[in-house]
Amino acid sequence: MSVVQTIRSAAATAIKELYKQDIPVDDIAINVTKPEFEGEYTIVVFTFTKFSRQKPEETGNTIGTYLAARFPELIAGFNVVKGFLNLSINNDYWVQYLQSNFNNRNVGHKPANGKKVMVEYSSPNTNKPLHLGHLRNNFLGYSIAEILKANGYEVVKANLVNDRGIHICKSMLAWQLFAHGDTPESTGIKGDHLVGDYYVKFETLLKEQAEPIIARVLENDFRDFSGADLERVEKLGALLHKPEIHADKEKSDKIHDEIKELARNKTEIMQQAKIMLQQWEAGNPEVRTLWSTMNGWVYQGFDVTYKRLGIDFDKIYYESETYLLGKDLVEDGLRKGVLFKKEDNSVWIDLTNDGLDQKLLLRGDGTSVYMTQDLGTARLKYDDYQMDLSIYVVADEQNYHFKVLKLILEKLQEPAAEGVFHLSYGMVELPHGRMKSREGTVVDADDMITEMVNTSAQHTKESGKLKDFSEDELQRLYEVIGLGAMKFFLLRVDPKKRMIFNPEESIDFHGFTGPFIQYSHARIKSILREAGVTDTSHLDTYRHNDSLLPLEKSLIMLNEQFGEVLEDAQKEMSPSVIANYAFKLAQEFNSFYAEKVDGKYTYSIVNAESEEKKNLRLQIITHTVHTIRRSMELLGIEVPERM
RNA sequence: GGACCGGUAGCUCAGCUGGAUAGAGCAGCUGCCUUCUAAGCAGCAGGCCAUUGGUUCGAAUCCAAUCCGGUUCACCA
Repeated sequence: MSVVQTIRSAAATAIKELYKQDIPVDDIAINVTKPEFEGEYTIVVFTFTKFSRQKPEETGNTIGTYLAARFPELIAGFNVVKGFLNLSINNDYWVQYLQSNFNNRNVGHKPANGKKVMVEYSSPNTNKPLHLGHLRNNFLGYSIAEILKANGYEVVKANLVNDRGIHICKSMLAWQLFAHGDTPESTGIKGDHLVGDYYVKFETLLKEQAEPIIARVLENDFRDFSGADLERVEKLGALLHKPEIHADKEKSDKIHDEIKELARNKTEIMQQAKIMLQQWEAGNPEVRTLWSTMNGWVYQGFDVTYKRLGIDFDKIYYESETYLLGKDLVEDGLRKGVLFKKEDNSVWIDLTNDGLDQKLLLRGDGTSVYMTQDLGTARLKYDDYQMDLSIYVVADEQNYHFKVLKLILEKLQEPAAEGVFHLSYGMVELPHGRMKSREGTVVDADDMITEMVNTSAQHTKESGKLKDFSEDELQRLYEVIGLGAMKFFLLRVDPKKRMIFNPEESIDFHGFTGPFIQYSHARIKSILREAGVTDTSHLDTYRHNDSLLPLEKSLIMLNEQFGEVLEDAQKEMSPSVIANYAFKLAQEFNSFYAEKVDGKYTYSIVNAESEEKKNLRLQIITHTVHTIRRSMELLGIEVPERM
């Protein structure tokens, strides 16, 4: 049990004995004592005055006296300031904690809880390479999976690849038209980038072809349209000429966008892409062959990137194999009366009682939509793994979708419903706004990695250390540091907040960063080497004749808090909790390391003032090195032995 | 318009299950490398915690309203 929990339960005992009150242990507020006061942890006693019927100070004193008398092995002393009961924890308690935990390489780990969880993340489209937004998704998913594992869950990491659809056909068509048979091998271009280049070509051509159509619409020439589209576009054209709309930029922009979308659909190239999609669905052998060939190139490219990022999966689902699922759920739903049909044979669910709208699940022609697929996939995943929890790492623009998905599953009484959890995260934006592929402002993942690795190489060279490293070792180190900087940058912020990335300023290597923590790790390792301590070395028991010095104590305390931090990170579903903690610990270690009085290190380890102190400090930094390493591993970040 | 998310130092963010004088990093300014790695340490400066009201012994934190920014409400995925 953690120290904080131990104090809580001791306080609960005190309150029960003193005031005959049963209060829930978690209702007892415990803070770390402010540095200006004596003590390590503080109980807030204001709330107890209700039943103590004493002033806060008296209440604090009464409880403090009781605790010191009843739990002397834990509480060495106390003082009361206003309604705050500051507790001094017995040095022996810290030392005992340290001695039984300092060499635990899996600090903070919870035993298996028998629960299974699936984390779906990454889920890329196979028509273009990964970009910065995907990186946040990948790092988050990987990290959450690791955090869940450390909290005792059995984890399945899943990737649902979006490998079919109109966007894939766009790349395929453009390749057919312009590539003259080019392949990754013939061009030397990474497969996902090659395919992405043709996607861009398609979009360029599409834009070219759409322009004259848009121009005609704006001049009230609707010859490109017929049927329902004609009606719609005529209406939009008329709206646009109304002065009140013309004056409202937001509204007129919206109308322009819709006209643009309608026009894009009428282009020749778009028509061809749609035909190709139909051919794909019909199983046309030529189209299918092209499809699997080009997807193969993309996968080769993705594999390289995933490998470099250290991202992996236990299970890969392909949308081409799941996109027809869900129809049987719809049949079930109709039978149960949860769903209903409209005149045109389309199938809907009415969510108006839940404050939402009606939602379409099958079109009039019987084809399914995104939601239908996701319902089917949810059932498939559950049939495959019967997990207790199913996490979807997906950007917050899909909040509504997942709310509806869970609700529909509940209404259909699917067993998968309960576990559905949308781990929603904010978009990564540029200083000028969202990344837009059509405007070429997308930050490519591979470019980004290369840049980070180059920067780390530059920093390393400037430091002038590591002259004895081989070229391979150096290259390996640059990767570890560059990726560490990038991963930490994207994980240190609360997932649900959107974040701004400024490519001009790039990512820092100083301060609250991955390299800072990696550096602290390397520093400790260096001391351990100097002291001749290895993983298997036996450290003598510290005979605690002297009291603990301030930073010795605070480092032990911080290390001891890791278990609670790990639980918090899981409860909050937020790796940033770990990132903040790891930084604080590294920072504390650096203060410990560097403190000097009159030119002498206060906490010298190799040249400590006594053998006992040397052993104590070696234990402290050994614990710290394990905690830092574990924290970073939970973020998917490696820590170097030297840097 | 409805729903959801955010607004804390010049910038990027912690703190938000109510607790002491609101914390970090970056940027700016001072110092510190003969001694376990200066990707570091110590310090200075920087705040009407969006606004207004409420609840409370106590509010950045909870409630209400307002303002600003974002996302979403497709027979797209």
